[in-house]
Amino acid sequence: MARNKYPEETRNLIIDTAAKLFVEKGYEHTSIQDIINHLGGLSKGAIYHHFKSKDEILNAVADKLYAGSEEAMNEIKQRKDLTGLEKLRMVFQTSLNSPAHDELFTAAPNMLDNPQFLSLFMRNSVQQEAPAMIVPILEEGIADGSICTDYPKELSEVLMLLGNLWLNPLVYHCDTLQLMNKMRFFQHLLRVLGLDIIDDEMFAPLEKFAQLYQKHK
Amino acid sequence: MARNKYPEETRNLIIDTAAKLFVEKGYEHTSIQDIINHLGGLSKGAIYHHFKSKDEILNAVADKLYAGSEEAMNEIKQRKDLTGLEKLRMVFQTSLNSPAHDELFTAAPNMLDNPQFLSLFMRNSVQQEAPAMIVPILEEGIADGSICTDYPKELSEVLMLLGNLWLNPLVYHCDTLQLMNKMRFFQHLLRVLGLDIIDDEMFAPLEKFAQLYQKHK
DNA sequence: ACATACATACCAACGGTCGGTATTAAAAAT
DNA sequence: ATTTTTAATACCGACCGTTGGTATGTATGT
Repeated sequence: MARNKYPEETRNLIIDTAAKLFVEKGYEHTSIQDIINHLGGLSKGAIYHHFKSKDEILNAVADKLYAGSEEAMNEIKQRKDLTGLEKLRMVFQTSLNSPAHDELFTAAPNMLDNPQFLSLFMRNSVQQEAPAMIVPILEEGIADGSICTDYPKELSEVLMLLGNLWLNPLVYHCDTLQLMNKMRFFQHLLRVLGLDIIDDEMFAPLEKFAQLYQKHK
Repeated sequence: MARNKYPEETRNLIIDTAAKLFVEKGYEHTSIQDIINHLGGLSKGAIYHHFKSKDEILNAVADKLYAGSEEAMNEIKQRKDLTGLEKLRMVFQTSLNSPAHDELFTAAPNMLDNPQFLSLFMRNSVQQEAPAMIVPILEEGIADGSICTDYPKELSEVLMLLGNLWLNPLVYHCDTLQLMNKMRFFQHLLRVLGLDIIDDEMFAPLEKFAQLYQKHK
């Protein structure tokens, strides 16, 4: 294919194409040749010009995937009209409603069958999002009195682990009823920890989620 | 190599050899040839006679790994002299002291770098151990009055997820101090859920754990 | 001119298959 | 009871297509 004046476009094309395949077929069952075939004319040389390994493509995919949600979270974090607790509630609300998840839903099989993806997800949730996004919010809540905990760091990690993994039907798939029960338990868990974050409005989108998932199963 | 009169021995040899390599180098960085080289004379034909794929070897490895801990848990479950709560406490106690973990510790790098293993671990914890071992204990505790919860299923899953993954330095590696803080938060979390399971004696072996891990880092 | 964006031919190593051989245990024949 | 036949199984090792990755070449933009 002809040389692109804006190489970043090519890079993005590779990332997007790979992302789609990684999600659909899993990382290990997507070959470089697979990616090439879906690239529309580009060759192996192009890929290995922009990325030095298959693994690096996966990282780029992950970076791009999380760049979006990080942006949304930062917006919430910087608002001045909310207490720490309210920000935390908003984080959960938007993450449940995130349209990015919808795409994943319709295309992705179980994440447990896509170990490389899952492991990235676990890293990102606990080692990136938790300390970078959740802890500051928790500390803000502690400062303004809306949150009370002696373990902001640990709490943030558990929040991410349960919210992003355990509650995520892409990881542990379950039907609507089971998901509702999980949500109720999660709500109870957060309450006894002093975080009254989950209100009943939040249950509705979850139902949509689960149905979307069921349909595609 | 000569034909073995007891083929199960050969099968076990393959499983054990593969297990060691999978833990040491990671599943994807262990080739079939690697396994053959450590088998002492056996050939590729032998492997593919006993297993139909590399993936099936991994499953066999996992099965054998978990057979041990399942056995220990069953013993606790069947005791008649303990309440449900006491059994649950014992489960955590023994899993923290389990020598099987010690072996893993000295050989294994971070599990997040061994995604296939991690994903097996996550499956087993939440979808096998939780419903098969923890839920019955919780329900026993509910029946005898030592445990009070409306969500035995959900609680069991969260217990396994936090205990086996979040608290596990092989997954989320951390130094002694961090591990102690995690334990303290875990203790608090369980207490507000009505499960007074973690007593201070349990902190000591954890320290040993963390030091073992530090040393090998 | 020089760096960069790509193409292409090529490579070793990979997971897996397949025909073949040797060993065994069970069945049949003596 | 001993031998012979048979069928199943344990294992070998050459071979296969595909894999991730590299080296070299070429065209294009600055």
